[in-house]
Parts: sequence; structure tokens; C-alpha cells
Amino acid sequence: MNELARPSLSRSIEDYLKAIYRLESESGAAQTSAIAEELDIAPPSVSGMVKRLSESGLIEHLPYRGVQLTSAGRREALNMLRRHRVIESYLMERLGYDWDSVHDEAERLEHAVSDDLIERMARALGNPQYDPHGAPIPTATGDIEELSYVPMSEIPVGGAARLGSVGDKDSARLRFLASLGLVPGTSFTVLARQPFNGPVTIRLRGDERRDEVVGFDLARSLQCTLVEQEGDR
Amino acid sequence: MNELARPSLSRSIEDYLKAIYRLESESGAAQTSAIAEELDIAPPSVSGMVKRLSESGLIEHLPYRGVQLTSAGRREALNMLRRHRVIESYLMERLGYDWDSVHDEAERLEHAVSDDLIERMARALGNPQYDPHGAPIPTATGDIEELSYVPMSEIPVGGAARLGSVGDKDSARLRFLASLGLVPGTSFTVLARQPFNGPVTIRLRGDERRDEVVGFDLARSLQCTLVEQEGDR
DNA sequence: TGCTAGAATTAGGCTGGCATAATTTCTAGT
DNA sequence: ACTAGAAATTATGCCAGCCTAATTCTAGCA
Repeated sequence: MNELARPSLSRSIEDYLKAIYRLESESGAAQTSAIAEELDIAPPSVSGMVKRLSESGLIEHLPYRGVQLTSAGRREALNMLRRHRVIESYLMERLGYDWDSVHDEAERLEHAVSDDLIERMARALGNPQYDPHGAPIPTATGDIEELSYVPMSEIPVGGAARLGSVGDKDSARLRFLASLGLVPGTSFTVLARQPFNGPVTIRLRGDERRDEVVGFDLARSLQCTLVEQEGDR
Repeated sequence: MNELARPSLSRSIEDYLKAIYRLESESGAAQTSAIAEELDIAPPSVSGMVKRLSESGLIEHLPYRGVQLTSAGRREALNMLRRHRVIESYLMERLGYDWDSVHDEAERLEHAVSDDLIERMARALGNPQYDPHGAPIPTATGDIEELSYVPMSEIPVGGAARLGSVGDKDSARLRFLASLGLVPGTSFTVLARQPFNGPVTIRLRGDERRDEVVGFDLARSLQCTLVEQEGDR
């Protein structure tokens, strides 16, 4: 009956909502210039779109202050996040995509697939909770696990942790991580941390032949969960 | 290196090329009004797009006469056809889609997937030559089997044939065909044909309990291949 | 308090892709 | 050969989304 399939936000709008969601969950609110940066669009164009989005009730806009998703906007953003992550999972699991090449494909597909197809892909995979980059997949009802991650750069020396989420945008970075053996789920302990934003030395899986040094910027981008000692998710 | 991934025709242009291909292979050339009808777009809009397409070398336009694909245009159209049919095959084979529901999903996905993904899906299915509706799938190099189909409505009484291709656009029609047992590959003999565009009576698989009557218009839309007697593809 | 750098917005323009109304061209029938 | 009706095109206009240039606001600092 009442299909309402995708009365459908445009591709552009979907990208804006995704970007705003990301920025909001990082820094509380999304500024025009940050959105522009994220989407590689000129700031005035963002101003224009922001006006339209707030007129259609997807965001709240305090002029000159920033932007926040309404609950409708957040619902759409989480739906896009689910799409993206289910697609990435499916492409890697079933079609042999690599860790680092899957993002671009998902970025295009997420705007084209139906909710039905997403559910079929998720079901085929056994409804996974995490995507291959370790990011939690929102449920079809729009719930997302709120993990309290700690950047690798802030784990104290001697601390044990497991790598959670690595991001999926930069494929060269992902290839490098893979070459270090750093994939989501990998457990490690921090052996040393140099001051002045220096590198972090870690031991992978307690294997002393697998000590690796990770630069500060990279370590800061690796979201980890602290663990007591041994153990698996 | 030279990626050239999809410098990319717009979604609209891809749809125009597909429509022109279809019309051209039915009637030799595509008229403005026929394209407009096919795409549900007003004729003047088609005129405008036709101008742009011929400027970019995808079609040849004889004003007031009609339109034909150039070899570049044909290549793109066949690529879209391949995409569409591979996607339909994959969705049915691997994700449990129905015969009649798969078209709409493919219609959106075909504009978003990469050539790489298409090849992965095709490989996963064993590079099928026909889609689930019996239509030949163009190869990655743009070759397509040219079958000489005969409409069911023109098979002489007593003739044996196998159903080839049924089209994929009208899902109610597809459901009805399935209820008659008429899926691509089904063999049958023509028992009777009424004059004055009357219905055709057929016997499915030589099974006398499976005689069915097919209306003229429907029979005319069912593309069949004549066969000697028994035998399977 | 007043000033200024930087962020944001408004003003004005462009392209793609659609529409309707008006006009032109083709074609078929007398 | 002429002309009516169909088909196609041109003339305009609209909206989504982007741009650059000009302007306005905000906040931090002297």
C-alpha cells in the first residue's frame, strides 16, 4: 500500500546529512565551513543548502552559529550510515572486495539501493553488528551502538586494548595499517609512548616478534577499546 | 593508471541511450516522440537532450527524421544493458528477489555500480549468458547475441518452440506469466490459433494437462525460438 | 570599548534537466 | 499541387546545485 519507498532525498541531501552527522558526533555541532570542507563544496553553496534543509525540517540552523540534525534528519543520516556499512560488509564478504577499495563503491551504491535490498544483504550476512572497518552498523530501526573509544595515542604505557574502528576513507592509509597487521579486532599492548606527539610502540597480540611503531597522527585516528588482559569480543 | 572509471554520462543520458537502443532495435530508428513516450518526458525536453547527445557524439540526429546511436553511443547502451541484466541475475540468484520485483531495483543500481562490481557479480554467477527473463546479456566487450526470435502469436499451429525472452518491465504481467508456467526456457507446442487477433492455445512441455490459452497481445510480446521437436538449451 | 580577522551570508550567475506554449516542418490524402 | 494534422523544434521559464564576488556578522584582543 502506502509505499513511501524513497520519496527520496536527493543524493546531495543525503551526503549533507551524512557529513553533518559525522561532524556533529565529533564536535557537537557542524559549522558551515566544516561541512564545506567535508563535502568539498564552496561555503556559500553550503549556506544555500542549509537553508533548504532547515526549511524541510531535517536540520536546525542557528545563523552564524551552526547546524544540528533534527530527529528526522538524524534518522535519515543513520539510515545512510547503515546503508554504507552494510554495503561495505557485503562487498567484502561476498564479492571479494579489499579493505581499502570498498569505500568508493559503497559511496555510490548507498544512494541507489532500496531499504529492501539493504535488509536482504544484511540478512545474507547474518545481520552483522560491525562493518569490516570495525564501525558499528546502525540497526534498521536507527539505533547505533555508542562506543566509548579511546584513541591509540592516549592509551597509557602498559595498557592493553583492542583496535576498534579505523575509518574507511583513505585507502592508502588502510593498506598501510593492514601491512602493520592492524585490523579491527586486533589486540595489542602499548610498550612505549614518546612525548611531544611522538610515535607509539605497540606489541601485537602479545607476540614479541610483532612490535610495531605507529606515528602520532595515525595513532590518534585509531579508535580502541581498553581491555583487562586477554580476551576476545 | 589511466582510470577513466566513469567520466560518466549522467543518469539521464544513460537512460536516453538505453531507450534509443531499444527503439532502434525494434524499429530501426528512434523518433523524438517515441523516446519521450519511453522515458515519460515531454517531447521538447527530448529535443533538447537529443541536441546535446549528438553534440557529444553519442547519437546521429537527422532533424525531423529521427535518431540513431553512433558506435560510441551503442557501446554505452550495451554497457547499460549488461549492467541491468547482470544486476537482475545477481539479485535473483543471490539475494532472493522475485522475477517480477527485480526490475525496479536494477533500474536504479545500474547507474551506480562500477564496471568492476559488474564483473565481480558476473563472475560470481559463472558469467551467465542470459538473464532470468531470458534476455541475452551483452559481454563486457559489448557483444550481444542477436537472436532471431519469433513472437508466439506467429508460430504456426503444430509448431514447437521454446520461450526465449519475456521482457521485465511490467511486474503484474510477469506474475501472470509465471502463473501460467511460462518462464524463459519453457518449451511448448501451438495447438490452435484463432483468427482476427484471437488467442493462442499452447501445450506446455508436451503435457496435455498443461494446455493454456494466451491472449493475442500477450502472445505477440513473447519472443520464442522455434525448435525441431524435443530438446533443451 | 572599538577594531579586525575570519566565518557566514547574500547577490548574482551558470549548467543540467525538466516543463508549457508557440511555431515550424514534414507527410499524406484529396 | 495543396493543405490539414501530426511531429518536431524553438522560445521561455523553473528548480536543484553548484560557483565567485561582495557584504555582514561574530568574537577575540588591544
